[in-house]
Order: sequence, then structure tokens, then C-alpha cells
Amino acid sequence: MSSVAKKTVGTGAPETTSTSQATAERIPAAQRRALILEAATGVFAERGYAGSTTDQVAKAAGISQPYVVRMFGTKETLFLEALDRAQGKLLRAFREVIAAYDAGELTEELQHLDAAAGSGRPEQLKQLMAIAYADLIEDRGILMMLMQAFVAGHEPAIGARAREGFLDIYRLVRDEAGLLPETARDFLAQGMLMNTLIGIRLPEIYEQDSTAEELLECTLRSKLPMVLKASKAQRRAG
Amino acid sequence: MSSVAKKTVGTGAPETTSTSQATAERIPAAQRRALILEAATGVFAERGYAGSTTDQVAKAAGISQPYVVRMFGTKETLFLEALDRAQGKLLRAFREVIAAYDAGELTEELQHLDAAAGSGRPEQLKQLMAIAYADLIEDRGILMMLMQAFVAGHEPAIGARAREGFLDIYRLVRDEAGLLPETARDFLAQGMLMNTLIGIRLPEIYEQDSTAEELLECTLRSKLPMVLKASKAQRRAG
DNA sequence: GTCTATAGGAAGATAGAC
DNA sequence: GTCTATCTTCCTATAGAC
Repeated sequence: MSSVAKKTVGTGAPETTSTSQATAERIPAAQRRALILEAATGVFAERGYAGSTTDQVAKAAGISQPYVVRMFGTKETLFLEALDRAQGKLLRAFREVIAAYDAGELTEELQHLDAAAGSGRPEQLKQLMAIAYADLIEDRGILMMLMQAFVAGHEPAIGARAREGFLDIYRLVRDEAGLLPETARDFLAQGMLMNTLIGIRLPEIYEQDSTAEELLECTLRSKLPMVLKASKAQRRAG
Repeated sequence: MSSVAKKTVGTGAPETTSTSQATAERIPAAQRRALILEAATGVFAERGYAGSTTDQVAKAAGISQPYVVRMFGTKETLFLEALDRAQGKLLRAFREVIAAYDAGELTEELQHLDAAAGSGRPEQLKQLMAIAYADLIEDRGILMMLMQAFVAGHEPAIGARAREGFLDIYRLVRDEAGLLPETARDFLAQGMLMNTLIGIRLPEIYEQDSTAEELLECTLRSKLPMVLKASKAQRRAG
């Protein structure tokens, strides 16, 4: 994930005493923007808006701090763009599920759903979208980026976008997936619980705490192994 | 709420040019601690751990910044104590509901529950605890304080307490209220959704957005009027 | 019990070189 | 397209007076 941003160019000779960083490879601005946004998503997801620094983002992206600011103007703008990106990924993931379902491409997946929860389009889509949501946990940044925006409501610009973004998601599951308000609510609630469990890093104590184990199993079901694996990878990288 | 902390002592003569603050009334340390914790809860709830300053807490409590630090040692300790306090209030609120239910003191409230959701002890307690939870929204600080701790998992000390605190709550609803793991999960999920809606300040756009209206109504039900009122009061207080 | 003064250290943003 | 140097502001924590 961040390995791609680590590439640097130079003489090959290791710096001796200087701690200054090597000049990054020259790449097109648009591409650099994308790399910075990816790095920023990880940093903001981890530490929140106020807790992150543009220098941390710069280091994660393998460039200098002023360059990050130069490209996005302010830290706030950077956060907002990373937020848009994360939300876009989420909406796209849901829409892909809906499109695939309506195209009849998910007959295999339908076998594994909980039949007791209902067999209509909304009920099945709800379950399929929940799986798609859990899949996003693998890229820890996406979901936590959104979560961090949700608790930054006091920042006027961020709060406004967070509100709009949340309502966009609600409308998608209600109108495009066809869920009733109450079903949509329950769906979102499960999502917020997953976010929370990830936020408190519950997977990290899975083996040492049987309560954590039960709650995680009950919430993540078939996706638990993947989440546990991602959690361990995270700690190694962290 | 914070008006009690505004009291100052002095000659009564308004300062002319000085911007320095008046010396606060001399009160016992234990009492001062409580006032600071209350103020800190509001500040941290609003802006998160990283986004809050000890000076903001001090101002909210009507005392000087160094005095806040003097009393709690570090900002982190202050946060942790405010977190304990908030969690304690939540646990107490739930336990009071359970005790009152088991003492047969809630016959009136039982009339207003959704009978379709079940009539056993766990099902009824779940609904009653949900109401108690929503009631806590009125004191916006409690729930958002917890929420802010949940997304600050990267701070080792805070993350550890947040994990433990969340599991404490889960165990309470499972063991003391007697909910099945799946029911407890759904209960917590609804709570996290409420937190999120409050976090993004959805009540503030209730009148201007019909989607927000629908989602809030569907999530908060009978508690919506109270939440809307609290939201308006909050905005006035700034 | 409470304050003022301030040390010491980030962090965001700007200027300007290459 | 990218960096180094730096200005300025803000923040936590300490020292010490009252």
C-alpha cells in the first residue's frame, strides 16, 4: 500500500551524516496528488484530523512537508479531498454490488446468505452490501477516514461534508438498494458498530479476551479471519 | 451546565486594559476537580483529544490553564479521567434501568414499548436501555466523549481504556440485562448510529433536509423532540 | 488553591532556490 | 515538480509568586 510511495531516486550512495531526505522521483502532478491522497487517507484514518500533521502525510508519501501543502493549499483541503475519495470508494463498492445483483451475477454468493433474514431484493442486497462493507475493512483507511470525519463535526467545513456524505450513503441504500427506512437504519447501525470495533482496535486483543472474541465473531461473521489478518499486517507495518 | 463555572470573585471594578483573567473563587480541590472534569468532558466531546487544548478546558472551567495541568498532570490523564467519568455515567444509567425494571417500578413505561419486539425481560430491557441511552444525548458530552475515545485508538493509553470500556458495556448488556450476543450487538449498533448522527450534528439540519428528518425520526423516535431542543440549546451556547 | 510568566517544542504555511 | 529554510503561531508543561 505505502510501499509504492517509498521509491526514491538518487546516486545510490547512502547519505553519510545528513538526515535530509532524498529528492523524490519527478512524476506528473496528477499522479502525485493521488499518492498523497492515499497516504493522507491512512494518516487521517489513524489519527484523525486534528491529530495528524502534514509532515506525517508527507513522510508517508515520501515527499517533503511543504510540497504537500503546496499541492493542496491547506491541511483542511487535503482532508476534505481524502474524505471525498473515501466516500467515493464506499459508494462505488455498494453500487457495484447492486449492479452485479441486478445483473444476476451473484448466484454463487446468494447461496451463502442467511435465508432467515428474508429472500427479497432489499433483504439480500442488505446482506451483500454488509459483506462489501466488511471487505473495505481490509483497507483500514477507507472506513476510518469516514469515521474520523463523523466525529469532526465541529470543524465547519468538515462537518458539512460529513453530514452530506452520510446522507448520500443513506439515500443510496434506501433508494438504490430499496431498503425501507428502518432496514436502512439497521444497516447503517451495523456499519457504525464495525467502525467502532475497528476504531478501538478490538481485533488486536482477539486472542487474549474471550468477550472481544465473541463480539467480533458475532459482528463480523465470515469476514472475521480477513479482519484479523489485516489487523496483524497493520501492526507489523504500524 | 457551564454557568456554574463562570463565577468569579473580585473588586467588582471591570478591568480596564488588562486581558488577564480574574482569580477564581477558592474552592476545595475535590470540588474543583469535578468542575474541571465536567468542563473537560464538554471540550473533549466537541473537539476530540488531539483537537482540544488544556486552555480551552481551563476557559470552560473558569480557571487558568496551568491550574488544569497542575491538577491532572497531563492532558492525557485529564482525558482518561473524563473518559472514566463518562463511562461511569453510562453504566450507571443502564444499571438503574435494570434495577428499576426488576423492582417492578416501570409499569408505566412498559405500556409505551413496542410489543412487536418481544415481551421477555431482555427484549423489554433492551428497549428501556435504548431510551436511557437516548436520554444521555441531552447531555451531549457523555456520549460524544466516549465516541471520541473510540476513534483515538492510536493513543496507546486511550486505546486500551476505550477497548476495556466498550467491552464493559457489552458485558453489562449481555450479562446483567440478559441479552443474547446478537441482541446485544444490535443494541450497541443502534447506539453507535445515534452517536454518529449526533457527531455529524444531523439535528442541526433537521428542518432543512427531509432525508435528515426521516433518518432522525426513524432512529430517535420519541426522543427526537428532546434531541432537537438540546441541539438548539447547544447552538445558542456555541 | 490559584495565578503570571515563560521555557521549549511542534506544526502549518510561505519564500525562494534548483 | 520538489526541496530547504524559516516565520509565526499555538500548545503543554514547569517555575515560582501570592
